[in-house]
Amino acid sequence: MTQLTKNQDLVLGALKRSEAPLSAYVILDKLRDHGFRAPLQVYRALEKLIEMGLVHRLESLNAFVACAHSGESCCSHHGTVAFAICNACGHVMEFHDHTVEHRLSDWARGKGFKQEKTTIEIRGLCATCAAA
Amino acid sequence: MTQLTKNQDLVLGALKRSEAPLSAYVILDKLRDHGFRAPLQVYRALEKLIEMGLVHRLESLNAFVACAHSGESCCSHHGTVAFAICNACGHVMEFHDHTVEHRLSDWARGKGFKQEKTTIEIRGLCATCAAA
DNA sequence: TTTGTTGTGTTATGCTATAACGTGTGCCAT
DNA sequence: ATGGCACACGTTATAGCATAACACAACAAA
Ligand SMILES: [Zn+2]
Ligand SMILES: [Zn+2]
Ligand SMILES: [Zn+2]
Ligand SMILES: [Zn+2]
Repeated sequence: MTQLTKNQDLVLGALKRSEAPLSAYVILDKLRDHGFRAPLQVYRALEKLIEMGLVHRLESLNAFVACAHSGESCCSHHGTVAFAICNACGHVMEFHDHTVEHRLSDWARGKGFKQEKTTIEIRGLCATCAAA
Repeated sequence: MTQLTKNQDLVLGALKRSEAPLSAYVILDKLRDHGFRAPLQVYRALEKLIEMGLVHRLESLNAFVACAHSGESCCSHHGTVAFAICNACGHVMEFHDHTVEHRLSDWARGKGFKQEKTTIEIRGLCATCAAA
């Protein structure tokens, strides 16, 4: 794992401090005091952080979260990961399901489809918000 | 199934004629000759078509496809559906996997998460493009 | 020193989506 | 019939997300 640059560190910090996913523009606003002036500064940092697996992009939200892959997973590291996203409070749960992952890659293999990246996002209400 | 309005029919027609998913703005351009002038005309039609299950939104693409649910599915109609999207030619395969669907809803139930909509999208290369 | 790579900053632009307001039409209860 | 309502439609403006293009600085390898 290579060292983070200053901008990458700032962006990752902002995501880690947040309870909910952040859009690139929200990150930009949070970092204006640290010298950020343009969206590209954020997007460039995000691009690298995602490559490193430290951040995930939530496609259904156009937003980003710090990886919550607590290291206690069954597999050594990120294969396909899934997210449950609360529409009410914004809270995100990241999880891995071996069965789902294999089932999808079996389907792909069967079709000759060369899998590059898989998105799994469940939108709904978390237990807390569903109760309320 | 209620009758489609003129705009809904035009939008659905554009999607059906297309090999690849279309963004709302591409649809708009295709329909200018039919009197479309503003994005909202497209978005409003898409909203209804998606409600009716005739169109799907591809979250990782910010684009839309006509439903390819050929009626020959195991379940009577749409539960959770998955897509394989070719990054090279844009071709989309829509499919349903019972095991994946149940596995995810079991996870949700276990967490008390109330599932509303689930997105599953595999990006990669279709067999044709992978061979080339 | 030269060269290539990587991170950075800035400006401008393009793409995606919705807010707010107004119009017209069909339908139904009064 | 007439008022009221629901709904599709149309228009303008604006908000939100993402990248192109260019320039510069730091640093390491050749
Ligand atoms: Zn992760
Ligand atoms: Zn919640
Ligand atoms: Zn479908
Ligand atoms: Zn292809």
